[in-house]
Amino acid sequence: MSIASTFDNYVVLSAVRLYDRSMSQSGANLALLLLGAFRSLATATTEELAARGFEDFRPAHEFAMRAIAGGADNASELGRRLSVSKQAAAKTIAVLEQRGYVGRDPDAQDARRKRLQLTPRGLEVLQTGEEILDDLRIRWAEQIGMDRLEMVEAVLTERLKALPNGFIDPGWSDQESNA
Amino acid sequence: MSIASTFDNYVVLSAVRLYDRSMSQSGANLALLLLGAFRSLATATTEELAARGFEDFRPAHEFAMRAIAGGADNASELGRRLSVSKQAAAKTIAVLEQRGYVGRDPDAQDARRKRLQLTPRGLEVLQTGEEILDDLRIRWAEQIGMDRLEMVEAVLTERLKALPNGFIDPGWSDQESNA
DNA sequence: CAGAGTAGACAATCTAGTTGTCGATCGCAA
DNA sequence: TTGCGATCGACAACTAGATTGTCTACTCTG
Repeated sequence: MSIASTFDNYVVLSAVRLYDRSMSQSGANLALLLLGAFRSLATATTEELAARGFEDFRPAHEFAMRAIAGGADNASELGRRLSVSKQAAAKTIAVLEQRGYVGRDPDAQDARRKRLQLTPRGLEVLQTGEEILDDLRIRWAEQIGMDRLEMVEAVLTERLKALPNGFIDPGWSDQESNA
Repeated sequence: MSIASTFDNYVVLSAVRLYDRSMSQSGANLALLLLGAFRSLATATTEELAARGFEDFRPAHEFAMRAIAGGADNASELGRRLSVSKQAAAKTIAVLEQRGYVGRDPDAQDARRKRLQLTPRGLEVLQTGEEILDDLRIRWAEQIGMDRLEMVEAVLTERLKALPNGFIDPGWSDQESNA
């Protein structure tokens, strides 16, 4: 799922409120907690990025940029890594390019491709976003304790690793359903 | 933000892969883990509901139905509970009504309102969804241990409770700028 | 009883996705 | 060498789930 789109649209509901209603034992509550926690990070990061001058940078962009920085240097590959269609990836790239975060040059080796690379501003926003997220994590740790935070991370990592190859593996979306 | 829309669009990226790349200490990884975990629950639930005959029932609907069952008996109130605009809530209601999950009758006390109530089928889908989510939670517990799962829930609950606005701590960016 | 506020309808727009199609290009195999 | 299948990116039409703004009908309060 592309991380971006629905980022800001996710209903966080009031996980806390549900919890107080003695629903802590329910699977629904667990889902709400996870979503609320994620959203709190995503929203805070997006707002803080905006405050630091990156006005139009949305969570989806963050993930796309991260994938590009991680080596996805063309639209099709980006789509695969984000588990979205290459068309969706191309749209995201178009926005990022227009806003000055990535550049696109013809590929000398393969005339079909256009090679993506981060602009200086793209690098800057990525680093800033990382900083903000790291700060947020530290704030979590200050409140709940670093040991417990690390346990949460360990548990979630363990759990995600156990999922049938599909959720966490970027290649899970049927490779190029429409090539 | 409505829970629904972007549900299935969220890029899960590869939280695990990032973790393996020794990013476990990063805030970005934490966000990815939370999102991935949520999404695994949401997707599995939606798929299982579809398999049990509720084909067109999306995660957003689940949250809306839950809120309606919890007492949101008109569109404006539903919007407030879901933290979306009343227009968005009204659209969701229209879908739910059309698919037979909720009914709408004029309110005898207030002629502006239309009172929402769950249909038998609506109740059924809600109960089924709850069942599925509870099962998924039990499976988590089987894998990672109930004690650790409960700790994760406690930590997230604690963290979310600390967010005054629902999930955004207004103070955090101020402290940032001072630091 | 006037005015402020709320409920819901309607419309236009936005974002982030989807599928399907297409021409250009690449790469492999006969 | 050709020639066919797969891939890349572009374009178009569509969907879902949100947004803001405007409007009328109605309720509540002073």
